[in-house]
Amino acid sequence: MARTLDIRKTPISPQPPNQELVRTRILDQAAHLFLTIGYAETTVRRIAGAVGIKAASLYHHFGSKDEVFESILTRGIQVMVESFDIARSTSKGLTTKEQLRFHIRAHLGSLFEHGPYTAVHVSSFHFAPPIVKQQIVPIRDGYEALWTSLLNELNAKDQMSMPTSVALHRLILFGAMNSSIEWFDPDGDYSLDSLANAITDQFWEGVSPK
Amino acid sequence: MARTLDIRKTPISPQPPNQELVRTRILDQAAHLFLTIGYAETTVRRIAGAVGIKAASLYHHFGSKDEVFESILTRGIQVMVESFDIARSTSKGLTTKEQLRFHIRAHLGSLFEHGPYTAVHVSSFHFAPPIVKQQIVPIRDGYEALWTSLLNELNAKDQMSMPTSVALHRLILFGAMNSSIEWFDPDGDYSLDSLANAITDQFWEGVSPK
DNA sequence: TTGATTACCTAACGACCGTTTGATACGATC
DNA sequence: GATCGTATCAAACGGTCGTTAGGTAATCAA
Repeated sequence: MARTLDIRKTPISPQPPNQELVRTRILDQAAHLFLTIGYAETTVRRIAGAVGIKAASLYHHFGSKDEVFESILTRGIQVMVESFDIARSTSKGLTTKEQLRFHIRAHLGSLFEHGPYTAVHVSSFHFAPPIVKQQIVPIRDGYEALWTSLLNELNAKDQMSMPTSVALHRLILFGAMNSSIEWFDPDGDYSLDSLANAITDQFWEGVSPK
Repeated sequence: MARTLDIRKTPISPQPPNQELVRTRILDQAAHLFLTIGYAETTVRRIAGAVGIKAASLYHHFGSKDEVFESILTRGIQVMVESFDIARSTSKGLTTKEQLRFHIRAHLGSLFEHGPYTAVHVSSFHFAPPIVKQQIVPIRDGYEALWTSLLNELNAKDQMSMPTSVALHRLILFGAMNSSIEWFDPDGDYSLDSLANAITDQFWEGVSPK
């Protein structure tokens, strides 16, 4: 009796790894389509076609198109949060400007270096179905809170000059960083490091003459 | 004989003003819908319903949904160009920073004070149908060229420090300004002048301590 | 061998899309 | 008064959408 209990093996992987693998492929292809042609033009049939299955089969892995979309948006934020945390710990003790540079580089890395998930967030969140938006907003707020606390901390050390409001400067910085998905080519001549440096310099010193 | 020629009156307004009036109402309502719910969700039936006519009647004034969309985008750029030109002439002779402030204020004015046309441009151009995009890009380039020449001129006077590239700084500034349609409320406590000042200060001096 | 589960399929559902057709009322023009 | 262009409409067209129903092999435990 004890024998049979010990020998049981399949409960270790109750589902074959195939399930999670197909799920990931669906999310990858869907994210690429959402980013390229937008939410409405990305049909369930096109997602399935890119994966190599039929539309009906997709419903074996996801309950709806919106569930796929929501999964992508959620993962997009996860990527940003993870990058932020790494930048936070690796830049600890550096100067204020260097800490900024690390975090700006991390945010840009989320947009261009870790799959299309975060970029979908920037390009397609605005017109997402209200039901999806409602689910994502709280998670998104969590990421923005990380930045707010970072800027508040740096500002409190009297090493920055944000007279008006930290929140406003954060929004301006986000606008500058996120808009890069409209024009920046990560495979072009200009490196992501260069872009991070340019945005950091602009945010830190502005364009006024010395 | 000469009498009858003089008396003719209707050729002065060969089309009743009703035509242009309905066209304008269609564009206004459509622009509002495009901005609120996006291109795909904005159906011809909804536009017509907002105007008070049926979908089929809309095709008496426009050839297609895309023609309506394209008209809105074109007008959005016209608004920006006109605002820019006014800022250009009224700020002539002022300091570099003041000239920047005037133009930034003008751009934000296009987004929030002259109907939804320009804002539609920012929110919905990215996923516009390729045929529409193709028509609009050259006109859009014209507006961006205005900014490029302005920044080049100010930079050449050695009154600015743009070591890397003027084009890059322009993109960063555009990102900061345009992203405001995601969060700025023109009817809120914070005025558009304040926003223009904040972006100008940020762009000019940055956040580094004095 | 049997029965259950997984992963896929074909086929179809109802809804809605942009657009077209053909008709109707209404002015202004000849 | 007949004619013509304008502005609107109801109705329908072919097409595509997200989604569901029902069936079929393959896998695997009992």
